[in-house]
Amino acid sequence: MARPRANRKALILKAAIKVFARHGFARARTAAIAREARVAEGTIYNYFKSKDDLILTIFEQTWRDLIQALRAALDPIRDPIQKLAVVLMTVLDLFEADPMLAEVFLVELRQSGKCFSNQPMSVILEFLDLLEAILKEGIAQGVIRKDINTKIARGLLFGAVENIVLGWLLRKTHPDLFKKEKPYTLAEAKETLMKLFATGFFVTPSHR
Amino acid sequence: MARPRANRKALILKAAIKVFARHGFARARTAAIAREARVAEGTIYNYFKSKDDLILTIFEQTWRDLIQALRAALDPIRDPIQKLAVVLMTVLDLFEADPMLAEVFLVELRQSGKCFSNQPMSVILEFLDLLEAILKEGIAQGVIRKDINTKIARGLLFGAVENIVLGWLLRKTHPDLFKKEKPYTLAEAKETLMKLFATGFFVTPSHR
Amino acid sequence: MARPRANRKALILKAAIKVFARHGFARARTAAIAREARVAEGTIYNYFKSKDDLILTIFEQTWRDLIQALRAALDPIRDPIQKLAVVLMTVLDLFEADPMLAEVFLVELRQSGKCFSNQPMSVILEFLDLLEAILKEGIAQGVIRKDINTKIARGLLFGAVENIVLGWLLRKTHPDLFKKEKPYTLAEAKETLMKLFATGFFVTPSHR
Amino acid sequence: MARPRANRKALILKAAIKVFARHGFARARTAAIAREARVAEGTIYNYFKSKDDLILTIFEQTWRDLIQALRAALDPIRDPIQKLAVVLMTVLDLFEADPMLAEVFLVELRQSGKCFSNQPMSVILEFLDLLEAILKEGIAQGVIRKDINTKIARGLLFGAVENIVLGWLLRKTHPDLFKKEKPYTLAEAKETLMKLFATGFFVTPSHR
DNA sequence: AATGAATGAGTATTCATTCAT
DNA sequence: TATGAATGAATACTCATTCAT
Repeated sequence: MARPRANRKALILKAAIKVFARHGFARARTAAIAREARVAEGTIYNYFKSKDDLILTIFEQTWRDLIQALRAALDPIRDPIQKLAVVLMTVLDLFEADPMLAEVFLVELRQSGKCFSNQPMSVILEFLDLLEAILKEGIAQGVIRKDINTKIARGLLFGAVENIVLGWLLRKTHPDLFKKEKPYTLAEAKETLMKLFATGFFVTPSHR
Repeated sequence: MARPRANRKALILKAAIKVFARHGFARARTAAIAREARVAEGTIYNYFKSKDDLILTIFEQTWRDLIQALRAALDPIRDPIQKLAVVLMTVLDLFEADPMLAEVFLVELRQSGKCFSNQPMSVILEFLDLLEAILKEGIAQGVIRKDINTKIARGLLFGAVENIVLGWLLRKTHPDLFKKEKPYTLAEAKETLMKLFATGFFVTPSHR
Repeated sequence: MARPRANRKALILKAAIKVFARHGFARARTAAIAREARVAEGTIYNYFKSKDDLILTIFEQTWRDLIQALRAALDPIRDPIQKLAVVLMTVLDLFEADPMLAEVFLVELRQSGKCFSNQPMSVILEFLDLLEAILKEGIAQGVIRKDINTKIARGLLFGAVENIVLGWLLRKTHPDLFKKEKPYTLAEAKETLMKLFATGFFVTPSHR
Repeated sequence: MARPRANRKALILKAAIKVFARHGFARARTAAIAREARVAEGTIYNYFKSKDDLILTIFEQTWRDLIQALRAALDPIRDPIQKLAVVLMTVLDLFEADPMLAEVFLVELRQSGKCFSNQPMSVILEFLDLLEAILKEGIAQGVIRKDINTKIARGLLFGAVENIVLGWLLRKTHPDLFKKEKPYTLAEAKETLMKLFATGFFVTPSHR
């Protein structure tokens, strides 16, 4: 009788991320995940209810880890602007460190019926709420303009970040699609993003 | 001589958008599309190579129509800022007028292997290029700041818009997910977006 | 309005032989036959009830032509041995002149449900009866041994000829399957066949 | 650990022979094979790549078994004539014992693209080579006439035997096609065949 | 007769999930 | 727990045939 290797669950999850990233959720085979995790197919079902449960768990767990990390990192910071910078940095660092996770996140999860069921949405909303709280804090402190709808503003931030990472990722994985362009680093992206969200596209007295 | 009944192709395409929006691409049945279009299943394959071809065609055709409309609308305008506003307005109008199309666009198409194959990416890039051209024009005219990477900035714009529309759509189709929130109109969203991209989040001399 | 081109039926039949020979009956498409015959798909059904009817017609017509030709050729001949030689020559000549017809005949038609339904079998039996009549004539004349079952003997002749032609055909169409062998002509085959059926494999006083 | 129930593969193969014999390859349903084998449809695909693979396996395995049996039976025999008799007997016995197998063999397998691909042809050639070796042995011993092309002669033998079995089979399965005839036994057929191949059709000094 | 667009019945195969060991 | 053989539901697509023109 085989003894359970430690961390079977984490092992399977990691394998699933790899396979989902490689083939996409729909074309990913549970057999491939099992092989990647060096586990029997049936074993997956000792830890997860279904293939859907696998991607949902990846999604949820990553968000939870991210939010927890964010709360810790944000706690000592007072300046809302600084807080936004930290959020951005944390997110970009996460995906830069684990591009396969980024792929699964950015590409696979928008399929309705997964992303938009209550379970994963509630954790996205938690992240959005965190963003909104920062905006509101900034408004209260008089640092951030108050003539904006914070619900809209937070989504705007979210989408911008998401697209930045997606663009960066695609330039890495499908360089042929962007033949004439030179890739950018996430650091550059972060800088541009902060500039634009801080003071906008326009040339105004505020930036020379 | 048997002539094809007119509209067949457009009819099928419209039916497909409806069914894809309702069930998602993966769970959509070709039988349902045929029924919706009041056409035999086989007829679909007289006009489209496969189910994939169907969604790809929707994707590509919509982009092409959009880009064409944009070029026409932008042509008489000189002010780059005004141009950005027109782009935004055109996109939001399109999706507001056809929420099912928006659903298919925003949700189904990011699945890799469809979205990231050359075919659909090239038309997305065309749109991104159009955005970038406006930014560059603004920079040349001295209206838009020049200390930004336009490749990054255009993606940032794109993502922000995409997320705005997605948020608006979800609030319409899954109101339960946003129980405590009041929905916003695309008009509101447009305003906030323009404000933020114009002069940024920060409170500066430029806005009171 | 298009005037019927002469020989539409024969034209279609010829195209069908070509397509059946190329792809086999099961994989042959009616569309391909129509294209080959430069005719609309629907036109085929003005002349033939179905795809099955096509191959059945080819089968039956070829046999009828062959039998008719045989009767004419055999009529003036008295010697049964000579008659057998003429039968053999006529059959081999037919297939040598039209290898595509041979392919369809030898390969496609054995599929049960076609070959073994009454229609085509009755014409095969007509051919077998013709063979048997020659054998019986030979027996009556004392030229052919009488200690054989003529039903069996005629099938034996038939199978031998069939296989000779099949072997010859395969060596032409799939030479790679017989790499080490040098092909033989139907003339050689006829000679060997006549020798063996005349006096057998054994070395006896009758052949040195 | 789940062990495969024994016999599965053989069980499915047997069921396939039955169903192919009953309906013909093209009209045979995988569902019917599964039902016949009392196995789930999917199980078939644990053992065979496809429906084609099923009939190819039947074909190849039967030939291999036959050839093996022949080698064993022929080994102790010296007389080439006797060897030919043994070959004939072995083949006829096989098909007499398993008429369904005979049906599949004789009827279904000539369809090009199956029979004429390298795989099954190579095993047929092995059988033909075996026949030819006997003929050559007979020639070397001076028992069999040397003025024949052994390539042609072996095909002639093959075809004759094939047709004998086919005729016998048809008389069993479609007696209506041969209304006026009395069926023959394979024993009779063997005798006639041996006589004819030994000393031929002609009345000569060698047979009274 | 000729056309060819429309039709829709028909089916092999896949693969997530189960369960006997 | 772990295994992996067995399961069987589920479905896009083909193509012979029809029929309105």
